[in-house]
Amino acid sequence: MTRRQEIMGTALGLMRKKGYLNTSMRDIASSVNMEAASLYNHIKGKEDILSDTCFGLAETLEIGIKDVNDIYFNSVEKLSMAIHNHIQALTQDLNASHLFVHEWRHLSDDKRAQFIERRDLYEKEFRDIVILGFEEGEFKDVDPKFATLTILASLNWVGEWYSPQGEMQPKQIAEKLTQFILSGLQKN
Amino acid sequence: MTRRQEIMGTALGLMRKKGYLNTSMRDIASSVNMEAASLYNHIKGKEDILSDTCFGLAETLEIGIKDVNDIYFNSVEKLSMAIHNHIQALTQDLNASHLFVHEWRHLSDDKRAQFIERRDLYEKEFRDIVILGFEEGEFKDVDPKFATLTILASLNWVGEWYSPQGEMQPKQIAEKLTQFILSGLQKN
DNA sequence: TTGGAAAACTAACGAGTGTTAGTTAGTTTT
DNA sequence: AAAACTAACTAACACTCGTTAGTTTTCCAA
Repeated sequence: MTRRQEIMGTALGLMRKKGYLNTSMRDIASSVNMEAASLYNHIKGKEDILSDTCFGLAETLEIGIKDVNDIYFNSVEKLSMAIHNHIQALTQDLNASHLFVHEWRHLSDDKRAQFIERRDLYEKEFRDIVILGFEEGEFKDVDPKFATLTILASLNWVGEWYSPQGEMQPKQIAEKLTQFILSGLQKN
Repeated sequence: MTRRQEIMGTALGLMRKKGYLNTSMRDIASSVNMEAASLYNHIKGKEDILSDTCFGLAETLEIGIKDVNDIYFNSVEKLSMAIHNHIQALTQDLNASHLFVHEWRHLSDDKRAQFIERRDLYEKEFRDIVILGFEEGEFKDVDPKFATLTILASLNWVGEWYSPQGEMQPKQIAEKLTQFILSGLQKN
């Protein structure tokens, strides 16, 4: 593991626990036993940590949804795999997920604009699956935008309560979520 | 409207837009055309804004769930009204909701502990409705904790995209959410 | 009209912020 | 052996932060 990766990993942990703005370069430095100024031999600045993480996870998610569309044609299968990939990506690194879901707001103006654009695009891919499901006659006639936002809310919130030490593992979480989203809570 | 309310309202707006930590007392002051120090004639300090808001909304939600249990006995009706009340409370003041959902982490240690306790209690009330639904034979045999967290995720995320100027109004949102949660996305 | 509280002001404190400059020891490459 | 590179350091800059103390202004009830 390079020193840069070590710094990044430590920083992400601190930022998840205390928040991005509340984590100072000096906090990060002392957690890896160096001075704040020395960090700049490895990273360009504080925002690097945030933007590299946000865009890194964005790319992972984009690849995930691309794979879905490459492999499946049926809407139910697509949605299922999309959920699995999304949960897999988020639970892979909970610290990174926190930045991705919550702290992207603090990106600089231009980076934030880029991020929102890619996020909207990803949402659109998800929405297209919902629309496809309706066109196939598989899904109810719901408002696709509304449904997509509700689904993604459930998925993104997993990062708030999931623990690798807990009972449920990412795969099971994804399965249960898929089932919940598809068939709901009620018996009949 | 008292000066205090004016300050509070303005502060909440800024904090939703820029984040709690990123909003300085000087920002707030200049938005109400005074100096930062003058704010202290009306509020005790910055954390007052956060804690008053968080605990205020917590109380509203607690009353909401209490009413549900006072009025209904059937799990489906209970869940429906609980969702309605929750959405009503959140959409009432989007700025306050943002602090409640996202910024409570920055409460001081003791206040944060109190907040988490009340939050967990509220979650438990929700969970009990899900459990009741299963005991009544109305709901599927889902993991109640999992289901509750997923439901609340959907509800809380509404604050991220709801706009009073948009097409959907709180009542409709609550209805659609109820339907979505109860019967899911799939047709059969 | 006036006394006094309410609400604004100025000035400052002490701590903390991200970042840059300049330096140094140790290692690698030429 | 000389040059270049890596990664750490100290010191400092130029701010911003929440908050307090002390002072002045505003405004309303008596």
